Amino acid sequence: MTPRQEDYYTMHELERQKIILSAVQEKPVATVAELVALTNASEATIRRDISSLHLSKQLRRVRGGAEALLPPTQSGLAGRPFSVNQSMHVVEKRAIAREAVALCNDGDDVIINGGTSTYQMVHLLTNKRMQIFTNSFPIAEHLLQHSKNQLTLPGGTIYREQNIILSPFENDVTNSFCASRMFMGAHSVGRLGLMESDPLVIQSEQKLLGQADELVVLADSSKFERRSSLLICSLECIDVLITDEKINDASINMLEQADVKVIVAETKSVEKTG
Amino acid sequence: MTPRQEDYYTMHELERQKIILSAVQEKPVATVAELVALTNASEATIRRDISSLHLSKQLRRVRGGAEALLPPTQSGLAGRPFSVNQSMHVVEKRAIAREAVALCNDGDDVIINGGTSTYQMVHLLTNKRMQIFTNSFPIAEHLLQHSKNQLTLPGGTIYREQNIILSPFENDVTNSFCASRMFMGAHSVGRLGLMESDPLVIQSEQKLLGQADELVVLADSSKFERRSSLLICSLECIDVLITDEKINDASINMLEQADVKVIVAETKSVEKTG
DNA sequence: ATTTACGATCATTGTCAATCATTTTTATCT
DNA sequence: AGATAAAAATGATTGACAATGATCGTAAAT
Repeated sequence: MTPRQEDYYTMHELERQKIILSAVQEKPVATVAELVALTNASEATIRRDISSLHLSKQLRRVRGGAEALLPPTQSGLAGRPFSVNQSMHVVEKRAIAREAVALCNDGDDVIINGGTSTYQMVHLLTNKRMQIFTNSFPIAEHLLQHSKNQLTLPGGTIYREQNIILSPFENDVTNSFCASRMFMGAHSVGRLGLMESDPLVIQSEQKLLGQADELVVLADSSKFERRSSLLICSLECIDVLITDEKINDASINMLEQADVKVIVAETKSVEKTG
Repeated sequence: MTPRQEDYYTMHELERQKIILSAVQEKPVATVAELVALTNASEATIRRDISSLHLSKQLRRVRGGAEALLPPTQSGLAGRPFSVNQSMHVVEKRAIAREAVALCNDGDDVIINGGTSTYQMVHLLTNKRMQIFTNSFPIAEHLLQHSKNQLTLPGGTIYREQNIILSPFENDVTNSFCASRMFMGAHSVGRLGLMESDPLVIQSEQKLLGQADELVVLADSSKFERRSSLLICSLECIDVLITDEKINDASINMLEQADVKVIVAETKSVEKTG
């Protein structure tokens, strides 16, 4: 029983393990028999592969097969890719969301674009009574259950990765919803404007941009340190940008030169959650 | 350094327990018999599962079944108007839903119209991998979290009373989704055809009807005793109708004369593998 | 008292890990 | 280079064991 050398695998082994991993990603659980069918390998081999992948923490071995490491753990949103970003800069995002909600009044028609920043608004919107259009399934989910807001969704397919609804088609209700304000996050903010890293969501965001009178951007200070490849819109399109105290003066100047109203949310005073 | 114990579970065990947990979330209390029907496992196994989940503090074990730990306050669908109907004829609806899901295969494109009957299908769809179009927010919600099915929604506003998404506009993605099968419930079934009581939902249902090759109706026997005012479609439009044992012969004759294939779901027994 | 639910036991099924056989790959020698 | 040995990877078999299902006696609810 000499342990296998770490740096050298046969092609088939890697191939099988890739198959196994993707199978486990897609189906929460995969049986040995299924994997045998998928890979044309024997049970023994599959078991060895599962053992190996289990040891390298790439999946979890369970009796009868294997399952993904982060199974949808009970509580709605946890365990999704969503929750990875979720934890970053939460304090800042909360503070920013508070300022964003401060702009909202009962009866308003608003668009809330999906994202981790805008998601922080939901808890503060529970007592409002607005007409809300959102492409974010989690936001709709939460507000449906915990508020009396009227909710409208675009048609389309739910993309689990981004947790938003995207339509491959031109004809959806997006064009029929006109809002006074649109709230959105972004992957980064730079001289050129708002940037996004995911080409899929750009499409949805740009479609929404045209439907609101005013654009409010939620961007914590870390967004000014990054760069992304895809431009959503120029800085001039932004009416209001809400950020946190750690933003540097240069960024503020840049924004104000583009005639953007900048709101700096204080992170200190936001300990209590609505 | 060892947060996770090496005790590992059978996959079916995990799978069942997931089903049990989500069942308990929605119905504050679930009986052993219901869970047996849902999981196709034996009573003994269900009891063992409940014991196990009770020990791990994931639910509370009560005589006859199990109940959620934190009652109606937080948990998903409870407390909605939806849940009122929910309790009526559950056993029949479950059995009917089981037959409906038996018609589904991985890779199918199906439409699931919102309603309490079709909602019973969700638990049985968790292991499927289909393309599902639904106007039911709760169905989408559940399947998004508990399955790997691809989900597509129509655009529109969420009506809380009926728990479905309705579009006041003509242009939505509904027309772009073509399915091999459509599953729907109804308020009642009579000589004239499928009837509905709520004028709001008729519109949505009729729009969907044209998008599927085959129409499968889920109607427990009580649906044949009622009358409603609004006609959805004639009996001839129905390809398959699934009902329960309590249906009377007259109704069956009526259906078969309209060339409807009738499936009678058995409420009591658990089907044996033959 | 009757019905229903529960727990224990045992038989059956299915899964696992260890072992050996077979195939494929790699290294070594002439 | 070609042949051959060594090593590794894979496949198949088997005994041990865990999970499940069925039965039955007992306990609880009405």
